[in-house]
Amino acid sequence: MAGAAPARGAPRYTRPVSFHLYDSLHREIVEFQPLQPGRATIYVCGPTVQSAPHLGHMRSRVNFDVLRRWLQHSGYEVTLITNVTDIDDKILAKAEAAQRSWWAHGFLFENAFNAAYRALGVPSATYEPRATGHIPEMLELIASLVERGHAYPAGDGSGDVYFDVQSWPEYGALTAQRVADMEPDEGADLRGKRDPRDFALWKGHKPGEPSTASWPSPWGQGRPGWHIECSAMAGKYLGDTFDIHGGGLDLRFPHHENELAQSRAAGRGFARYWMHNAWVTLAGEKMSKSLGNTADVAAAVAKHGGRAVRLWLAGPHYRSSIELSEGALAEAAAQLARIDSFLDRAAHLLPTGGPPPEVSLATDFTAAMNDDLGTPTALAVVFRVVKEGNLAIEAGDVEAARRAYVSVLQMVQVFGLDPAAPEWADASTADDLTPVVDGLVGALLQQRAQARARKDWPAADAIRDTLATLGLKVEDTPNGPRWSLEA
RNA sequence: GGUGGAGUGGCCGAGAGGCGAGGCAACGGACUGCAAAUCCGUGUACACGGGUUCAAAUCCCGUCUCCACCUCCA
Repeated sequence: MAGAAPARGAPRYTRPVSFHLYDSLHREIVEFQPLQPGRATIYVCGPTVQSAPHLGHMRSRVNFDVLRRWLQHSGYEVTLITNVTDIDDKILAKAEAAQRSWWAHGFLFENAFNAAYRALGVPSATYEPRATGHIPEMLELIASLVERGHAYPAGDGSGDVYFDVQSWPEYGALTAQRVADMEPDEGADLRGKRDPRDFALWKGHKPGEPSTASWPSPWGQGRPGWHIECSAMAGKYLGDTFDIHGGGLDLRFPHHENELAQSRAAGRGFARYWMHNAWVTLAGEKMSKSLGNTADVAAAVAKHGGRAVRLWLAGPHYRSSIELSEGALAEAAAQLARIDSFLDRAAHLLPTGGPPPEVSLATDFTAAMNDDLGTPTALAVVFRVVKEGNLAIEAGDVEAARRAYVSVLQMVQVFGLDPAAPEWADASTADDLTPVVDGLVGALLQQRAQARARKDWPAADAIRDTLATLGLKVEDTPNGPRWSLEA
C-alpha cells in the first residue's frame, strides 16, 4: 500500500449521508459542498499523447469514472473535463524519431488512449479538449500573470515566459513544501530564469523545431508550457472556480502545484477540492514510462476481459497503490464471475415485461461510497447481497431473489460493471451469433439429455467435454442445462 | 536535505481502541450420475521492541524494511 495519502484518521463521522472526500490540499476528509447545488464540475488531467497507454494510466481514468458515476447516482449533474496534451517536448521528439508530423503522432496515441478507455468501460468525458485548440486562452492567462507581476519574459531573449515562484507566497501549498526547502536543480542552466524553480508558461520557438508547432504571442513565436494548458482549459470549460480537480498522485508536484499557483495568482478561485489517486506498481515499484516497467492494456484485457481489469482497478481504495500481478487480475476475474453468475441465475426470475421491483440502493453501500469512495467496503456489500440472493434462490423465495438482483445490478452499475451496459456491448461480439450458437448448442445438449436419460454417462460427458474444448461451459441446473461462454 | 505514504492470515485487500470486512485459494460437508454453480462449516492475521489502557492491528515512544514526490510521468 505504498504511496497512499495520509492516514484517514482523526475526526470520524459515522455513516456519512452525503458525499465526503479526502481533499489533498487540506489533507483531510471533508464534506463535498458543490459550488452550485446539484451540480458537480470536475477536471481530471488527461494524458500527454506521446506513447502508448499502460495500465497505470487507466487507474486514474477508471477511478474518476467511478466518482462520476457515484455523483450522478447521487443526483448530481456532473460536468467532467479531461484534457489531451497534444503538444510538448516529448511529442515533438518522438514524432521526429518516428518520422511523423507531431500532430499525426499525437492523434495516433490519442486514439490508442481512447481505445484503452473504451476497453475498460470508461465513456467519454463531457468534453475532452486538446491543448492546441486553446492557445488564445493560455495567452490571455499568461498576459494576466505578467500584468500582475507574477510572470516575466526570460532574460536571455529566448522568448520563454516564466512564472515567478518567489512572487507567490502560497507556492508549495498543495504539497506542503516551502520553496526554500526544494531540492535545487544543481548546476542547471537557469535559461534566463530569476529562480531555478520558476517554471515555463510559454516556450519560445527554437530553431529546428517544426514551424507548425509554434504560435504567435506577444513574446514571440512559441508554444505553451505544460502546466498552463490545464489552467486555461479548466477555466474555459468549468469557469474560474470549479469543484474538483483530479489526477494521479505523481501530478501533484510540480504539475498541480503550478496549476494552482498560476491560476490563483491570476485571480481565479480554481479547484475547491483536490483528489489524487495512487498508482499501479509492478514488483513494488511505480509503473511508469521512464522506468520502463509498463504493462500493456490490450494484453490484460485480452486475457482477463475489460470488466475484470476494471474491477481490479476499481476494487481497492483509490488512494492505495495496487500491485499488478497475474494472480491479482485472475482473482478480479473470479470475483466478477461470482457476481455475474448470480446475475445470470437471478435474471431468469424477473417477470418478463413487468416492472422490476423497486429497491433502493443498499444503505451501507451508499455509506461506503460517500466515505471518500470506499469501494472496498462497497464491494463487500455487493458480495453480501449476492450471497443473500443466492440463498433466496435456493430457498425458492423469488421475491427476495428479485430484490437482490436489482440491488446488485444497481451497485454494479456504480462500479461501471453492469454486463448489459452499452459500454460493454462491443465486448460481447458474439451477440449477433448468439441465436445460431444457441441453436447448435441446443441440439447437442438435447443429445446429451437423451444420453443422460438412458444413463449413458460416458456419452453425456463426451458432449460436455467437446463443448468445453470450444470454450462453452455447460452446467446442469434444476431447470435444465445452461451453457455460457467461458471468459 | 525537504515532503508524504506503506508494512494485515497461503494470496489479494478493508478497517482504525472492545463483536475476525470481503474476495480468492485450501480443506471438510450438503446438493449432483460425475461435475459446475450454490449453500454450510473450518483461520486465533495485523513488521519489530517497549509503553498507555479493564481492553491495542487501531493510541504513544523507539527500531527496522519498503515506496513515492522534490526532473517527464495517471
